[in-house]
Amino acid sequence: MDLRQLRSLVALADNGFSVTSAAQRLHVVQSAVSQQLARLEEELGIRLFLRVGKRLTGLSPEGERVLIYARRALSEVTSILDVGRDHLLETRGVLRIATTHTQACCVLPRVLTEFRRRYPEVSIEIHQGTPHQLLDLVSNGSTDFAICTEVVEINPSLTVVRCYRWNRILVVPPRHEILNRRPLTLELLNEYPLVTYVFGFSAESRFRTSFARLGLAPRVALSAVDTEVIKTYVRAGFGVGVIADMAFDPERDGDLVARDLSHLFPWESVRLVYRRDKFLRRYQETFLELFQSAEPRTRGCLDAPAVGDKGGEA
Amino acid sequence: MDLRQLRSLVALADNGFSVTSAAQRLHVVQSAVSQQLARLEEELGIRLFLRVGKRLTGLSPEGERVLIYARRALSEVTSILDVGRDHLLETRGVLRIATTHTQACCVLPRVLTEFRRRYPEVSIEIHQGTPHQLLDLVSNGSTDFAICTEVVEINPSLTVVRCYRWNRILVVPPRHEILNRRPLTLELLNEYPLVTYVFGFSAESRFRTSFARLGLAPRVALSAVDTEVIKTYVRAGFGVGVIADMAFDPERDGDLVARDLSHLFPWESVRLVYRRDKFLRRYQETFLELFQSAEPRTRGCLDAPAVGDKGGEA
DNA sequence: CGTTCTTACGTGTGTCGTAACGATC
DNA sequence: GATCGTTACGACACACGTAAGAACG
Repeated sequence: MDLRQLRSLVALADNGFSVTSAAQRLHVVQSAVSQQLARLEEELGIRLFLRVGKRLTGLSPEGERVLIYARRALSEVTSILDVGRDHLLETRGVLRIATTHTQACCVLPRVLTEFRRRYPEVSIEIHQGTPHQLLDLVSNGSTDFAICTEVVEINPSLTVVRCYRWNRILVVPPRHEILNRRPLTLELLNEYPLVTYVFGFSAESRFRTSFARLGLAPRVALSAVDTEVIKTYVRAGFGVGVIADMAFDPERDGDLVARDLSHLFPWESVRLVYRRDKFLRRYQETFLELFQSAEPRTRGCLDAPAVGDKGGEA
Repeated sequence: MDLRQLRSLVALADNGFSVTSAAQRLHVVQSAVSQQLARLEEELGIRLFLRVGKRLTGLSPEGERVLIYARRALSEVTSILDVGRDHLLETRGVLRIATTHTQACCVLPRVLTEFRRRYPEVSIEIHQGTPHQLLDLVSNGSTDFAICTEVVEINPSLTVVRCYRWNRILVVPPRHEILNRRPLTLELLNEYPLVTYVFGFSAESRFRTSFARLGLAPRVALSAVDTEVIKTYVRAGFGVGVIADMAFDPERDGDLVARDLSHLFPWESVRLVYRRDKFLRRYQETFLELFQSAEPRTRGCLDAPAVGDKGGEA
């Protein structure tokens, strides 16, 4: 068996089972990939692919298994190559980050600015997906780091590092009636239509639980994955916005007023996830350190408390 | 990079850094291995090996890392090949078991007899080592299963299955004075010189702890790794023997008398350990099931209690 | 009829084996 | 001088690429 065969298999699976696309990605002609795949099937003595006529459409059960092992094997090989590249002080490479939340975009820019200053030749890729997809990407080796607020499943081959904590803030247009009413409680919030994150993104379940504990059921007038969308609808008067504290930028959001809500909701932790067994190149370790020591952007609301308690291990 | 290079590297490390031996194991001539290794170093751009003159003596720090990844990569490749072999209903193969204890030899024979009946063409290899070595062998992929009584470190990539439980028994020559004294307590045991397992093998620490809890310090006159050795010295009058219950064979040990001690010491569990991520061939799964459902040989002492509580997951 | 995959065939790279050389004990 | 590792060279195998053929929409 040959690594080329495994690369062909993985490329095929990653390109919708199009031999042509796989070949392009591998920088070889179609027939080469076709031959490799045929040879792999022949050597293993298994039908790996589902076919409709000559077209490949998917994997047989055995093919699925083989794909998993092939991905891992190639991942190990990548680690080996990385050991070499790193030792040669090669400063070129790719840093791949997968993240769900616009929230992470509040911190990442500053981290990546510093990162770019140190490693200007490393190209940065940012992938997106649902929390579950993120962990898959990391497990696959399709990305180096995932940034999650909620860790759905605990895969033992993944390292999870708790980084900075965050909580929610209230954002409303200036002179909104709620600003005159005190104290700021869940009951008070419950009187207004809310604009906040969609379920699944952000720890939305805990958001609802906080209300439910008081027997309240918040009216969510509109929800979105993107904080900017939420702000837009708050400006348009759809309701009062509940967003992550670090997503509020006093400069760009000067037309909104923010109020701390950390006394009403539990604190959330942003987690950096990566594969325990993968070799980390120097610049990847640098990113890890930079992100771990990162503080979210200075919190937008003046009454927000100091946020300590960062960077525990999981 | 090529799998041949990785195979050469691993074979080299597994054969005392003798290129000649590595080549023999790989069934190629020395020069071929030499070339592969040189090519690997060249491609990675790293000095992987420590050399004394032309002789290879060990690995550089980078080499050590590469070796780890290479082992894992090859292990994944093995899984792929196994998927093929298994699907073809190929009944030939190797079952590799690593174990510390003579204790396991009490159960393994029966399990392996049944196993051999079902898969007569599978050749069985039994390796030995210290508990720590066993886990290394499994992690390396050098063995398929390890049988341990004490799991020292918890490697997340290993699956640990609790199998049958065991405890100690007392073995003495017939008409030994201790047989007339009741009740059988730690204090009583403490009066006699003991013959038992060496520390590290068997959960010897718990053995000592049981005494220590009563402020007692047993006099161990002689200790050994092998139960047969212990019995020999018990016969020779060195002291009273404390061995694992399943290590007593009423037929072969008819010249000794056994008494249950499970009321004096905590129960121990035998654990079967294997790599979570490795593909298990059909016959390997069969072994797993056979061993899990295995009972130790009918306990040798009549007053031993029924032993339930087998086969929990860890 | 274009797209996609397979099959056939020629070319070149690379790997193995034989063998000579160099080094070390 | 015997053993072990490296280097040189020839033979063979194999993977890629070009190109022609087959199936599908």
